[in-house]
Amino acid sequence: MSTTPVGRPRSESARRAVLQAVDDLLAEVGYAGVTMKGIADRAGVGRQTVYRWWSTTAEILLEACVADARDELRTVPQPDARRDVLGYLRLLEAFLLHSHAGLCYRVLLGETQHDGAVRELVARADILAPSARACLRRVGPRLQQDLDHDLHVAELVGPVVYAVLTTGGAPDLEALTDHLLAGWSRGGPAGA
Amino acid sequence: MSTTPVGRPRSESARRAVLQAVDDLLAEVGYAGVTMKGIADRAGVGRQTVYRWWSTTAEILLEACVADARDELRTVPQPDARRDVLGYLRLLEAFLLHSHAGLCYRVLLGETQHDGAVRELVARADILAPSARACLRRVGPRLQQDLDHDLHVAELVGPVVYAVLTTGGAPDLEALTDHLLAGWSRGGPAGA
Amino acid sequence: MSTTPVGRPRSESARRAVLQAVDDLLAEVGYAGVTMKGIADRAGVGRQTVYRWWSTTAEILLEACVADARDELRTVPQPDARRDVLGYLRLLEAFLLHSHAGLCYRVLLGETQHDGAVRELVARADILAPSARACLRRVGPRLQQDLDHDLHVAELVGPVVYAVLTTGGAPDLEALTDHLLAGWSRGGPAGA
Amino acid sequence: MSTTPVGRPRSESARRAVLQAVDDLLAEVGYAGVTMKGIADRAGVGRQTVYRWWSTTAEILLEACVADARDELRTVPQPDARRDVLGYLRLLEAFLLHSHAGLCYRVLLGETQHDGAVRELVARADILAPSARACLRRVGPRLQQDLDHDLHVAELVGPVVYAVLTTGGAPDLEALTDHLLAGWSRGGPAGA
DNA sequence: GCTTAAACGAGACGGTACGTCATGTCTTAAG
DNA sequence: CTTAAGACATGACGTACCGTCTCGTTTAAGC
Repeated sequence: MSTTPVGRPRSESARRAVLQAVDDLLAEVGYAGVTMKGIADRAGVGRQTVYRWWSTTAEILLEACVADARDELRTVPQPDARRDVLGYLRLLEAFLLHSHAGLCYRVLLGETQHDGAVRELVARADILAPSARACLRRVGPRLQQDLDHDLHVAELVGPVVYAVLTTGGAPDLEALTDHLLAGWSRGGPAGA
Repeated sequence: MSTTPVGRPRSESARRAVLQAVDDLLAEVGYAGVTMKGIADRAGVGRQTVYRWWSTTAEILLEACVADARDELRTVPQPDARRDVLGYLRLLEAFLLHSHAGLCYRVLLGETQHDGAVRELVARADILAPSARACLRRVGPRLQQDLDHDLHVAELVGPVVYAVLTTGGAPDLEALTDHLLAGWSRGGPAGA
Repeated sequence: MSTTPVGRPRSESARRAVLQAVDDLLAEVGYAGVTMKGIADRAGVGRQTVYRWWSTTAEILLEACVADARDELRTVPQPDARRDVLGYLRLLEAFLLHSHAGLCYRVLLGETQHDGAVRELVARADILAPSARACLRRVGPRLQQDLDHDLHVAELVGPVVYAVLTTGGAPDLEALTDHLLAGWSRGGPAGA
Repeated sequence: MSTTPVGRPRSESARRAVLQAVDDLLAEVGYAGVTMKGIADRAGVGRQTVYRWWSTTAEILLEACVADARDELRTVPQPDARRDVLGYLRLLEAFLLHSHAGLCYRVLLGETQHDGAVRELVARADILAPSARACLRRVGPRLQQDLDHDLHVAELVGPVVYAVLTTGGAPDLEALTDHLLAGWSRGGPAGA
């Protein structure tokens, strides 16, 4: 029951040229250069062609980086919980600070704050959480805990993200790992 | 030895009108409406007057919200560490989710990601950290720990900020408080 | 071997709207209203569209009036030299004082005095001289003289132009005609 | 019965500085630089001071050049009519083409075409006519004619002014002189 | 092989914000 | 009461990007 497409098929080369162009522009001239017109010109593509397949620069950025992001955040299981968490945090730090896809992610997270459409888009893409959940699923059992929840994701990822967003640098990941594992290993409240 | 200013003095009413205008515009028409032209028109002020005192919309936003932010994040000491931390986290959540100044902060944090000048500006203003440090200075002694460091600030603030930025909602603050205090109360590494 | 133009073709309606607008503005609100912005708004045309095809208001004015000017200054041969010259001078007076295109010409001649680019433009368009030369070519043979020179053009046209530019009125054209023909009919120097 | 002036008297040095500034600006950066603000800054004078004594740049220009113009166009009587007229035309050409005051005059004449206020101002100042009339009053009697009329002024001055305004150069003054004197020496109509 | 139909590049279109500049008015303190 | 300084509201300047439109030209699929 699939409708057979009629007319000239979509050009794969144009699609790739656009995604490449947005990546290059972001790296070379910064976000100010990421413009529908700029992307089209850089890609050697008609403006209408860009608008035909994407509505906003955010959509293009997302498509350009989301696959790379998944790859770069893929962790391998480690023999003990500490090394597992620490390994993930180091991967996350590298992603946010030095990766091309990480730069895209930060820019998109920024755009999210003043554009509801982008918020929906980025939320659906869910870039960081899956990798964090994978790590937590491995670590949880070894702490006799179930750690696969939004709160745990936020605790694991939040401090690094916050530090990178505000100061442009990452915190002491070893100490962070210790605090996290200590906090998770006993569930009771701690008073003064 | 102060140089006596010469010429017509700066108009305080124009300054206030601009700060009010940027606030109103952000709330009413969103960030897209926060435009140098839009601000000037809304404030009933010449465009040149805006440019004379501020270079970018980010600078105006910052000046418009920074004082409010400090006030809204001022905490009162609590009798025990748990209530102190929990109180601060609730204040932070309210600030980020429902406050006018918090909206400004999120927008500025977003802009920070693709504009180096804004990054410098926002970093210097240092909006969240002071309040977090005040909380940590009170809690630390009760845990026989020194908690006044960048890492602790990131651990305290990061999860909430991350959750708000990505999902638009806050995590379970009570559980977060317990995890934080547990993580901080014993400094040694925790293995599997 | 002509290169086929690519892309959307120029809009003839926009072109006409601009030329009409500049004409209307000059007549209705005076030269102060002849503004790139004003023209664009009046023509219901984007500002960029005006700049795409004309660089200055002077260019638009010139294009708006040059064709009309040629038409309005077209003379018909007269049976004798006196009537021919007088007819031309009356046409010239009417053109300068009452015609729409003549108003354009005077404004352009004014602009010429403090703008080198306009000078070049107006000089190339050569609005008055052709009609004057046509008259002189007809009159010359009847005076057994060759009158088709820059000096003769200046003598024919200059007094009227000068009077209109300075006083806003024209001199006695009949007497002027007599003086001109008398001056031209004998070539020798006249002493006191 | 003279009213004694009260308060600080007008500064003569400020007046001279303004007139000098407008002259310099016209010569150095062209008419585009002749601006109320530019004049004030160049003269080292408050903007309000300029507005207090002059309403427009045209008024300042006029005051700056009118006295010089009169001086530069002052002729000395010559023994015969031809030398008298030719001398005057040469003076006029030099004034229009090479004199500072002549540049002012041309600019003002230009402004006149699209500004009624300037027209009135320049007409009242009557810069060229007096010198032309002086020449005509000397020449007339030697031709047994009365030549002191607006038409004669236009015939004498118009061709040179027209040539300078349109082409930026002057015509053959000797031939022009001959034609003028021939045209004036017999008053009757000349037919083909 | 011809027709149909959609995608393609190019680029003009009407808008609008940008940051700069000159306008003419005003508000100071100094003389 | 004039002066220099300079802030003020206004509005045109020329540039850039927006998203839409109108061209002539591919590029397949289906008749």
